[in-house]
Amino acid sequence: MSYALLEFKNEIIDEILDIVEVPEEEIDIERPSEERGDYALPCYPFSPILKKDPEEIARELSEKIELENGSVERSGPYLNFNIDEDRLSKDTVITCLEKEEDFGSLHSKGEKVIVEHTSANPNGPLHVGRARNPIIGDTIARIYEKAGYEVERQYYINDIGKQMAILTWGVLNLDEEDLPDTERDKDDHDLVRYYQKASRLLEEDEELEDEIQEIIGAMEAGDEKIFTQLTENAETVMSGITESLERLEIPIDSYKRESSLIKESSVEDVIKELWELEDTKKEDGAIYYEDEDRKTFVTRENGTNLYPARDLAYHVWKSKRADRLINILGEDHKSHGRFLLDALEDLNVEPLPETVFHSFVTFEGEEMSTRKGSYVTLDEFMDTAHEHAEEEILKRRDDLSKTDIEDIAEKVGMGAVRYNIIKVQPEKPIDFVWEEALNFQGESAPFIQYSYTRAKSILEKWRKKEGEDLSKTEKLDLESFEEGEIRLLKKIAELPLILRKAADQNAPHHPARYAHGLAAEFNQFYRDYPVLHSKNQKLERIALVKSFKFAITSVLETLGIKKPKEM
RNA sequence: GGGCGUGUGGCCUAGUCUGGAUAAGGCGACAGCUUCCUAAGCUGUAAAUCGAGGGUUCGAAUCCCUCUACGCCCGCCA
Repeated sequence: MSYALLEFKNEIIDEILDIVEVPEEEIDIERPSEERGDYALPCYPFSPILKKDPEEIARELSEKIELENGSVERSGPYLNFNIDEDRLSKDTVITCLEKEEDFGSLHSKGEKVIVEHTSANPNGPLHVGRARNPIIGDTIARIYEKAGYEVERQYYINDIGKQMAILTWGVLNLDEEDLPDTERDKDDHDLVRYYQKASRLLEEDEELEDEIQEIIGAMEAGDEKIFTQLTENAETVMSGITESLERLEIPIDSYKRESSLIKESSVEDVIKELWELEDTKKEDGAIYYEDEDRKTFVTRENGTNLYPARDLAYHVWKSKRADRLINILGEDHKSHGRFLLDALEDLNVEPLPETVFHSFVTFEGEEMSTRKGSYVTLDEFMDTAHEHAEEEILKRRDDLSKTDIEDIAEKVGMGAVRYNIIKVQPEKPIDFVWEEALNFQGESAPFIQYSYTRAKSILEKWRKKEGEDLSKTEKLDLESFEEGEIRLLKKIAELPLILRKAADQNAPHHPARYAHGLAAEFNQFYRDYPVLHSKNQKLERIALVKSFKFAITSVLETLGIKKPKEM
């Protein structure tokens, strides 16, 4: 069973190609506003090709097109297509019941994609600003899974380099007594105090710079003790970071340590290869790559290597392990991204990475910075969201056990955190405001989760009463749904289109927006069409509610938002 | 100064890549809806010269140019 809307579109394109001689890429079938139809086609673009009036073309097409799955209507120079609603209804319900929460998934591409995200310096806890990266990355990973790819989520651990040297200097030289109390009993919150204090000292005392450089030099020279200390600190902070990510349902499949690239000497190798290129030059012993009169240094004067070199080596390594590479980076890495692309292309590396850049998150108008300690941590955001969810539950329910409340509050709270970040397209800046982030109405995860629990509740009541699940769809009349029901079915049927668009554009906000629309559509159905009290349509509506439940489950999975059992 | 990105009702955003027929949603405001499957819901009203100006086009929020506000980058940091 396949997807009705996708099939219909293909049918329209095939028909048009049969009638007029236009290149396929000129056939731009769009989704118009609802009143006009399911698909529309302006005929203007054909006018210069066929040397005819667009209205004339539309007329000709509308007369000759023969559609099996729907109808066409001409409106001036436009063609509006309407899918056969009975057919759409039946196909959609049957496909949903068959594919269950897999509904919306596309055919396997047989390709592997590595999604690299977060890769934050392990020098402290994630703050809300940095949390945008894993949330975007993980959602894109989930989108690619639905779009038929094999996906590996990778975290690149910057466990060496200056920031880590600063942290390590702090751990080696500072007394815990001189540090402020830790905000929470968690490894990343514990160690960030050393990093922050060391950073402050470094700003005041230039001689410290030499000590830090010494640490870097020793590490690259193979000093086991320093190396161990550095990577151990990274490891410690990482355990705190991954703990936070796990709470948000963000798993990491594999880690690549920056330090391992040094050990495997692949950094050295890539610098050698780079040196062969025309655009690679030397200045005072330091090697740089030049593109469009911009220099990117890959080694220091003293011979130690720099982040661009290591990142190059990392991408060479990655490129051998996947068919596509997706990177999620903050907008401050844009010029680095361009360097990376140019240099990798020059080195004939394939595949080249596709990068999603995201703008920063400010906190009530102010910049967030780990170094300065001015931020709302992700942990704090999650805790507050959980507490807020708990309050909201207590406002409406007094019949739930403590464990149930805990469980629901966690799912609602974490859903709210993810949705709040993902609903905005990555390139747009976000200003984090508590009041908005904790709004659980309208465009929010709880709104979507609520519609899910409504559907679930209906299905459970029905099962309890009838003692059986819906089994024989053949006996159902799936071709006589009413207007509001069809609207819901059309919305459900849209899911595969949305997932395809999201994957094509690396745009994780699309499924987020869609989820809200789907939930809203169900809420209207819920108001207008009694299910359990229906006289003649009960089984059909049960099937429809069930279809919705699978579709919304599929989107929630894509967004990494859990389903509370009730709300 | 140069490069990149963003600017859409009071507020937050979708639509911009791939130009198309009355600019879509949420928050807030106002007016309503609970003898009936959970009101974290639903209905309705008011509110937008799509940052400004010019251009291309049969047609521009969408493409091009200029300007403007804001953010990011312009390190032998990452």
